[in-house]
Amino acid sequence: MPNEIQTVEPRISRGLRDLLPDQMLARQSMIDTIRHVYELYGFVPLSTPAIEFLDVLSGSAGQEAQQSIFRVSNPEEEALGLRFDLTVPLARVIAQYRDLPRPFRRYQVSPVWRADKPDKGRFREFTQFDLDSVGTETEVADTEIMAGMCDTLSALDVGRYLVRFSSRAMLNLLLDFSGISAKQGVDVFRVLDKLDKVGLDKVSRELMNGYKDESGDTIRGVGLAADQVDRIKRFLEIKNDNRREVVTQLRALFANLDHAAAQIDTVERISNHLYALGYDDDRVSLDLSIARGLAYYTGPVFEAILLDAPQFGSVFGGGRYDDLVMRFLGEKIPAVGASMGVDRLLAALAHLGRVDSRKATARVLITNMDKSLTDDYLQMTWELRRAGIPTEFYIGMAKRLGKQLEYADQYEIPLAILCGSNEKAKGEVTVKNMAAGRAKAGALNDRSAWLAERPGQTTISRDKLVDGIRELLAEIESAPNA
RNA sequence: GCCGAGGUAGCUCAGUUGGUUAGAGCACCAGAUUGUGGAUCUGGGGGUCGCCGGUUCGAUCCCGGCCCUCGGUACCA
Repeated sequence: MPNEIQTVEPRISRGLRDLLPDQMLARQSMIDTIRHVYELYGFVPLSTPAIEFLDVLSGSAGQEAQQSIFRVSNPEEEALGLRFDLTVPLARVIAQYRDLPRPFRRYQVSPVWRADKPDKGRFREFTQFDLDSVGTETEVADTEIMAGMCDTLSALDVGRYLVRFSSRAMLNLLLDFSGISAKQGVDVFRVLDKLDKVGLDKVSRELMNGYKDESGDTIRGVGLAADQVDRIKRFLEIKNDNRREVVTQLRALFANLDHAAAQIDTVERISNHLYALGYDDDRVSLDLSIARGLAYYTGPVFEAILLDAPQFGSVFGGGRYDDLVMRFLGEKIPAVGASMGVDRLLAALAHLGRVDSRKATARVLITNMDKSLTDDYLQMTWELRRAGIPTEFYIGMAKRLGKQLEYADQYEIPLAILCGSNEKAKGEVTVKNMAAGRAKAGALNDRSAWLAERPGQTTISRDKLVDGIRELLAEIESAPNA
């Protein structure tokens, strides 16, 4: 006998995972909700290959970014890699298809890959949902992206949330104000991005000489002088629930800087558009501590957090990146967009109990009680399907009815149809409400009594199959907890 | 990357002061029940005891190296 067969251990590489049907159903329903919002906004879908040329991917990224690109080989031995975000491929598409009408407003939901060390909630393959407007400088585009983030989070019923925004222009003014070079600025932004996590004290020490943390690790400092850090602190101290107030304080702080007024005007216009549309201070705040680590942002930057699940961090982030397409075209094409971490948001939704947890798509299982009645079963199955009721006919090997009902139970299919020679003779079918039986089963220890009761079982006329099933399903769906 | 803990069945873990045949619960399969699903009982399948080497008459156990996992920390375009 086949004891000697060489088997392969079923496994997947680290940082990757399977999404089983119940997870996929929850994810798809979330994505459908989001897609609905963006299509309402008039965004169009885009798909690009997982694999891109390495030079297409890596030009915009820093060197540590290049390390986390998954390399891919092909028979031609070209230098290829898996995309690590959806923004770079978008820039490539814009540069490659010159006749695409602009502004090009697209959404894309796709997996991306990063060869980082996996961690809790961090995978090497994960899905992003991006939306971007390419080819327009107007701050209405920025406004629209932020409003879209709000509407998405509202539609997902995540509870209270906050979209925080700032602008790279404000941070650049801060560099001028503090006498920091643009080169050092990149490090400064990276450190400021940690403000939420580690606090002002550690951030200011890291901006100066660095320190040793609890684990004995050395945090290298950026090397700023004390008065420079002082000026950064004055900037960060501008905190207010009211966006108008933040703008006023910004104007005061940067009163002596050239071009400051025009830059602040842009931020103010976005804020005012949002006020006008009803996106008030309770869910959109002008928060100057938002830096976003990403180097390619050039204007407004924004991110969203869930106030009822803050431990999940930023679930949605983005900004304006006017120079990204330039690498491909040599021509400046302004763009603004946001990217949502599908997995992170889904985890947060699960934490908040806001995901619908279904295991099956079928609402009805037709059991196979009598092989000679197969054609009747198929007839019923397609009758229900053609009426739009998701229906499954039991095609497994188990002959015992108990096994078939157990199958319905395992997949949480709410209704099972039983039709043997008895029912057929009477022109009826027996329908079991699986949840009703399940509720009774918990209380009963005596199997025979439970069997005799036949809980949740009703009879409907074969002629009225579709109507009868519709009625029962409507009952189940309106029940408080089915 | 750094610090710490760990790796025994599909999952969660027990165990062996080094000794013949390595266990439990859950899950899975079959039956009690050939037309009734989360209960109960009976039986069953499933293990390179992470990998390689060393010590030993003998190693899942002791020693060394490696790999991997988990917690903390750093990084994260």
